[in-house]
Amino acid sequence: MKKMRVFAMAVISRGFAANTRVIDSLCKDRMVGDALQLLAKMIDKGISPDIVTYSSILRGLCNFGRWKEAKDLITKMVDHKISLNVITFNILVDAFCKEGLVKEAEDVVEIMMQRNILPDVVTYNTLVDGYSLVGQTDKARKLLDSMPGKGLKPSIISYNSLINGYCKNGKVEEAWGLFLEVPRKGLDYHVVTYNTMVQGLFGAGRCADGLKLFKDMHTHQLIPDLVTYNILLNGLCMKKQIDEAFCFLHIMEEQGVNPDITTYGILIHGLCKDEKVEIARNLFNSLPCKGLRPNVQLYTIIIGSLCQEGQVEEAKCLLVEMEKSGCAPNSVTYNVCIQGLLKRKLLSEAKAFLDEMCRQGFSPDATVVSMLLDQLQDKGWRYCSSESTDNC
DNA sequence: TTAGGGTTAG
Repeated sequence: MKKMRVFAMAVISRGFAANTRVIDSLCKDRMVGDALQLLAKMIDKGISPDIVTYSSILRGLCNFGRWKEAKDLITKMVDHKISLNVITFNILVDAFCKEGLVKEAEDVVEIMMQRNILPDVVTYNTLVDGYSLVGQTDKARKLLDSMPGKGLKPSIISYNSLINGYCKNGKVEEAWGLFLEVPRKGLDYHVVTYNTMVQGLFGAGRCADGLKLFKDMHTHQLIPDLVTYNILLNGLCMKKQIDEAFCFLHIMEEQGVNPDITTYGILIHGLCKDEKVEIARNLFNSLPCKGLRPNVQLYTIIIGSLCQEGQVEEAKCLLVEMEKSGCAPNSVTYNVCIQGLLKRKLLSEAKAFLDEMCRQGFSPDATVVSMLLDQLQDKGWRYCSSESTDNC
């Protein structure tokens, strides 16, 4: 990070034309604040930022939900007589769609058209994603179908977006129909198209169909990638087909696809769900040897499962280990642990975790609260206000 | 080598 700052300062002081590239890199490296400082310095030095510089920062701000600053930046662009182009508008359409604000995204498109900036394929694909996210798949389909009439040829990404939209909204048959349309429209399948459809089939519980489609990839000269295998492994694990999942783990390694932390997360989660916590724990312990560092989610899965197994001391040890490794437990970690303990009716242990959770500034979720109240009621306790003390 | 779109666990 320090090196990047030094480089950035060097660029500015020498007035290199590469400053926009630095700003873009800073935004992509989550250092939007530094990018903004750099922008201010550029202006001070008399270097006028162009539409590319502003767009880079705008995307950075939108990606991190810094809406107020994004709005201020647009005002600044207008003040500096920088005209927004289709890419800049698409950044805004994308930001609204990702937040599920499709009406606002539609308004942005309306403004674009009023300014004679025609929406392009990316605009439409983004909107298809947006409609899908809020469950408006019929609207997404209509939009896709309207593209040729507007002189735009839907790309494979357009199809991928709607296939994904259908799958995420439980409309696998519609997704399958669209999947079959791809070659008829003169488009080539992409590995993402297959990944999306395989995921959709597994998600709908159609494990055999998902597996069949996976095996069909080579007929289109497509090579399964890491995401393909992760989808496949997850589908199998959710169906408790753990042995088959491990077979595919070996196949992917043989094919030169290196499993990542997600792969092991899927397998560990699958093992825990199948009540094979000991094997899961061993696999978890082997991760550092594979050059992989467990993350919060992975710790949560293991510690939560240990709680559910009643192995409270081991869970506590792992919680300490987790913190020592620089991985701070979050509210999900505590909630999952408490849920596990309550499932085993370990009320006092659950209370200890709850106390610790509150000390850390987290709150129990609705499931934990409801489980707690049920178990307290079973014990003849009742919820009451702070004034009364009997059996409360 | 100046900015934009699609897929995976919890």
